Amino acid sequence: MERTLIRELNTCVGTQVLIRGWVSVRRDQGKMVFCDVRDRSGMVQGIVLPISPAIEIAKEVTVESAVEVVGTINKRPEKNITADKQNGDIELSVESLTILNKAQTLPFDLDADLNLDTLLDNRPLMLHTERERDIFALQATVMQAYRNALIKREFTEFQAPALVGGDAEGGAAAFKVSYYNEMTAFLATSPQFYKELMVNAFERAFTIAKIFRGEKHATPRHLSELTQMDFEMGFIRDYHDVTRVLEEVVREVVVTAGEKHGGIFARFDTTLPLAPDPFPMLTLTEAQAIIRAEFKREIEDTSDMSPEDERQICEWARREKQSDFIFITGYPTKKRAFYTYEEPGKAPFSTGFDLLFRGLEINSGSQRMHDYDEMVARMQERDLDHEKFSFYLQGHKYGFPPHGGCSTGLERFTMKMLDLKNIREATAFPRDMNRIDMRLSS
RNA sequence: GCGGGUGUAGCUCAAUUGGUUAGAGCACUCCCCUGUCACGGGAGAGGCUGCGGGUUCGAGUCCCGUCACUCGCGCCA
Repeated sequence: MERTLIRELNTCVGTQVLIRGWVSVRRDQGKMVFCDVRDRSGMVQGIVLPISPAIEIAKEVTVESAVEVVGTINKRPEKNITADKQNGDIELSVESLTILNKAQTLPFDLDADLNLDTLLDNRPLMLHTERERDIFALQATVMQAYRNALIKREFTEFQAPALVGGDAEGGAAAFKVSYYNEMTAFLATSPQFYKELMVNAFERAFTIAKIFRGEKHATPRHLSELTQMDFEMGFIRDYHDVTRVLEEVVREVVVTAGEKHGGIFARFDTTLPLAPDPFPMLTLTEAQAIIRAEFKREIEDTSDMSPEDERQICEWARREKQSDFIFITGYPTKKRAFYTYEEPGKAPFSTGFDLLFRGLEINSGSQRMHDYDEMVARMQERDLDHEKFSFYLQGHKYGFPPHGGCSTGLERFTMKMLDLKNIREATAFPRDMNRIDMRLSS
């Protein structure tokens, strides 16, 4: 007998079907047993009557066990129809119940309000819940929509290496790895250089890459291992060519998420993000002037946005511009990565920009330096030995067009889409200072 | 790395100015229940109060140390 998916059952009234799934709830009435079964497509109520051959098994099956059920689909008696549930007008009269894998007693109710630490310690079990499925189904859609939006614009996807010989951004945040012949390698903190180099092949390139940052911070928005959606494009006129593409891509992601997962947002007590055309864009100076005026407070650091600045300017953008997204530009060059191009005639300001989403920086980008001599001079200013970057500098030597790009943190994006309070909720198996699944080993 | 908060049953939380046998809901075990849908009703079991030290007649409660979690800052996606 062929398996029927639960979402198809409403077309099967009066016929015998076979389904496979997990037991979501069991309600033992003494003689008869109700048993909700769930598969990837939905949920249905099973009823096991005292005369059913399956009654003994129905009495012993546990919640979250994997089962195979054979039974007949019946219309429910009028008084037992529940309009607010999927398949609320039908039920499966169980004739045979096979336990494929009996679940042990759960350590807690799956619908309980858990502390984050407990949730993460029990992630393999928690993935049984609708909430977890919602989060990671949405995350899959974000990735897919991002990818599709770039492919449509003739970007070519490539794979960046995760093992690198040096720490790209020059910070102290890279994890060391022992390599062959006593060499030291690092886990990549960014695909940046490789992405730029691919511009010389494809003009437009992107990668969805795992990156690793060994900074010992414990915050709700940092991970030691994260996923970066990075694109880079050549022959740009200025960095606005980059922000324009990013904005379009983000808008397409939001629209796709709304089409595919419209119901999710209410379950997370939020709404589909407001992504108007165009996104508001302010310079750092303008943004901080607004914060001073609107929130009546002084700004300590005028060379960068503090987390409080980010939250408040986003609050303002939502209220005044009906947007959950806002670009901030005009950061001083000295605050940005060494390859950031300075805005012509506007020193000390750079072409760097950040995209903020619901109070958090989710994307950072800029136009990059493409001229060899200028790049070498910049490295000298920053006490970097350009000899050590000769592989990267082949791009500057051999035809880098004016180019720029940016990178979006997938987990941060997912987190803010659903208004989650901690980025680790938006990461299936997060890595942080103390969490690296030691319990996978014996 | 710095600063704040928290740590009590499997889970989520109570416990008066330090006071007698540390409680509840859910989960668990047993009993009852043919229309439930977070089913319901009855009974029961379950604790080195994170760990180590100190003050006190007496510590879940106060002090010191330590570990973990969590939030804020620095930094960043």
